[in-house]
Amino acid sequence: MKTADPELLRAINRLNVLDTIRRRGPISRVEISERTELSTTTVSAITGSLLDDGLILTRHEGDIRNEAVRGRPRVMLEVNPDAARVVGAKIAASRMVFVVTNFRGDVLSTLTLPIRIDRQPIAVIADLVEDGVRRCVVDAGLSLEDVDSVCLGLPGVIEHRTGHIRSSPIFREINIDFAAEMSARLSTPTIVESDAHAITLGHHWFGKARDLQDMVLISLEQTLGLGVLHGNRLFRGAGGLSHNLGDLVLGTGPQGIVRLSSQAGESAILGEQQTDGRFAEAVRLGRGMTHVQALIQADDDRLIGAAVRAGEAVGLTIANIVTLFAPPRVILVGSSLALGEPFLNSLRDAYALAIPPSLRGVSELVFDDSTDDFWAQGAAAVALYELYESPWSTTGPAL
Amino acid sequence: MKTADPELLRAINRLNVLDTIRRRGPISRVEISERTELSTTTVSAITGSLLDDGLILTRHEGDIRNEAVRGRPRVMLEVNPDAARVVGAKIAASRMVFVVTNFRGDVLSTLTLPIRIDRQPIAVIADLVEDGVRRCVVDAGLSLEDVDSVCLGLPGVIEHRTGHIRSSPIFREINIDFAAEMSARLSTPTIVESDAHAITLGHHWFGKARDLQDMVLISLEQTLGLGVLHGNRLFRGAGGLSHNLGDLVLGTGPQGIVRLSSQAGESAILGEQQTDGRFAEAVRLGRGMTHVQALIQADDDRLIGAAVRAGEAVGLTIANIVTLFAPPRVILVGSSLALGEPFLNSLRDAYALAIPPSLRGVSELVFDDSTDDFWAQGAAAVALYELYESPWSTTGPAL
DNA sequence: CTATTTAATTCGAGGTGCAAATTAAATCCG
DNA sequence: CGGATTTAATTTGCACCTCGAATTAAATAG
Repeated sequence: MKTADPELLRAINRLNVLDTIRRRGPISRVEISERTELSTTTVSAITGSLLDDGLILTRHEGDIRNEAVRGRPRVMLEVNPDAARVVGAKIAASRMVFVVTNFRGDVLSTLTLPIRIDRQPIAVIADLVEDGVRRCVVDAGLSLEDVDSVCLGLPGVIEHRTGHIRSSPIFREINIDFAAEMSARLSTPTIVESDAHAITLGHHWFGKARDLQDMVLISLEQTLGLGVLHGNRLFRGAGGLSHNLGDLVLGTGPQGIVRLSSQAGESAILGEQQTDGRFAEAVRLGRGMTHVQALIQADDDRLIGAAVRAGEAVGLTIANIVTLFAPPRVILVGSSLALGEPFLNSLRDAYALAIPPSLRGVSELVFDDSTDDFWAQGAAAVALYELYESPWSTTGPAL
Repeated sequence: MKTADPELLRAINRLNVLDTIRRRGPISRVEISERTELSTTTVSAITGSLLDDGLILTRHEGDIRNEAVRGRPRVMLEVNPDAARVVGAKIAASRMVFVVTNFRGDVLSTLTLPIRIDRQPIAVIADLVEDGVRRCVVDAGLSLEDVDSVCLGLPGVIEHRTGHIRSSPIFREINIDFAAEMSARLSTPTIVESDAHAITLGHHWFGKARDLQDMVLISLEQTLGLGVLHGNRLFRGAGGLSHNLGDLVLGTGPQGIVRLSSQAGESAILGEQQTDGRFAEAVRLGRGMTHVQALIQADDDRLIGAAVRAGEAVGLTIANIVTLFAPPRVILVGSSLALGEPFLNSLRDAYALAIPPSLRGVSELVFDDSTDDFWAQGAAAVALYELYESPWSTTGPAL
């Protein structure tokens, strides 16, 4: 257990203040004091240091209160967008998406590389990622030296603390210290994180869970991932592992163990159509899901069946997750949502059937069809969060 | 988010020191300083205040180091057993077990009431519990005024923070504020907690998880419960709910949703034999499981079948839980362990089959056949934990 | 009986948050 | 137009926390 000293206090309260400034847009010191329950004295001290460090800015307008109030006007504070820049990336089997954002999380540039990196040697993947980061940074009119941190979100089981990849569908190798590898190549601190965790934090920062302290996110992509937000923090299992939902067992069938991935994984659904040449080509290019969408709308029975089965499996799984975590909201994201109504309806039905009566109504299901950019932005949020937490100033006296 | 002030610091470090004294038995200040990474100055201050409050004692012997060391001898510190007394209880459908413990968690007296309270009106149950607490306290040679806190562990979904019972197999009513009811009756602060959580904390305090910061416990009783220890703290889901594993869905069968409780719940197994009169009587008295044990050893095929099915279902579920939490250890407790080899073997086999390869070996399964006393002792640990956390002294200066 | 060694406490410095007093910057109104 | 009023933000003074260095306490070695 980490020992508690006065500086820890400051760190906690500082993060708290900075986060409320970020969340509540331009906000005055008095209001920060009310929200955080810190005294105005302390808020003044902290905001003063944040101003000194250039992390926030003052603005002498924008007070929304009833116009023409008496008294000294409030000075509004907001995050300084230019205090830092980070790169966030989503690395998937068939594409990589990069974004550069400022300190506020605003996207400065994006870059999508529709490349299949599936099972390439690690050196090749690292080359491509490095290239993507560099190009996206240049697109933003910046140089790598201007970038404070990079976060790569990728599917699989990732040990956040060390940056080790325990298993991932896009790597042949196992137990790779990808974070170290990329940090060296980019000569910039690089974080490796599960893509599901990244988008979970993204939703908490500027998505569909901004208002919540607890929630669960389920990502339905090539890999089925889980992100749990608990008390405003990512729940990273014991040892900082991420969760791989696809490994969950749904039951036993005639062929033995039935795992979720075999019912609802991208390949399980797409596999239904491997015979079709044009289709196989689309899959190879990572367009499988959009292609499937078209086929489903054309009433392809086999595919609709697969979608329904997948929806049922996911619905049951969500019910189980809700049974365990009882979150107020469950957010579903990922390419499989493109399967459309057959999938979503059977998912909803299965969920409604499987959720225990005592928990009926505690969790709301939210479907989120954000683009890949948002995933990358979530990765950026992971990088930003660590910057927000890190001590900036020399911790010296306020002068 | 709670605002951080200097007193919070003290509270954290104080708890930290007190806990290492409790865990590491008689221990010197220097050693505490090493373990907690607090300076000897701070340790001295804190232990001084703990001594003033009478929570710990000094002992001028017991230094295990190489005999005949030079220098001033270390003064050993240990928890003062008599600093407080608490009552812990396990309330089950067919019996209630009470223990009175001292501040160290040592059992001073126990009381078992083999009463079936299943579905009695709340007033009746409250009467019985009150009676049991009072009698057990008297047995310990104490009076209720000597008791600082009571914790009742019972099956079901309990909201720890408020003491509300959301659902429990032993209550007809729902959403009861049982904690308030019992606090009033006993005029002693009373905590209501899920029995699974209680024994989880018990194992962390003085059981099979003393050495771990993270672990998962699965309780197989009338109700199937879950306890998750995460970073030395009980993980209480969003909103402080406890987990009801029995509601987990295993899959869909011909009759629709198949829940774990229908495969592995006590009644699911015992139900196999409801026709037998003597057996039904045993079940009614809460001796079902021991009776079953005898029958299984006599090669009762129907029951062995039920045990095997239950073991499979539990094994799969554990694999899923491990997939989600990846704890270093899983502890299994509860009356169903009495089913013996047919159950345990099929459980182990199913687990081995269902655990994803990437997680093979991360979790060790531990079977714990502690008596009901230990459950009650776990409830006492919950009560003690809150006492340990609470500010004792007037928080004033050290004088 | 003194030197040495190790444990524990005391002392002073530096950090932190808070309440009360003070200063700053606007509006109100005679 | 200028003092009274009102509200925001900072300054001041104090209590608390932790820590390193110096000091005191309590044993052994010789």
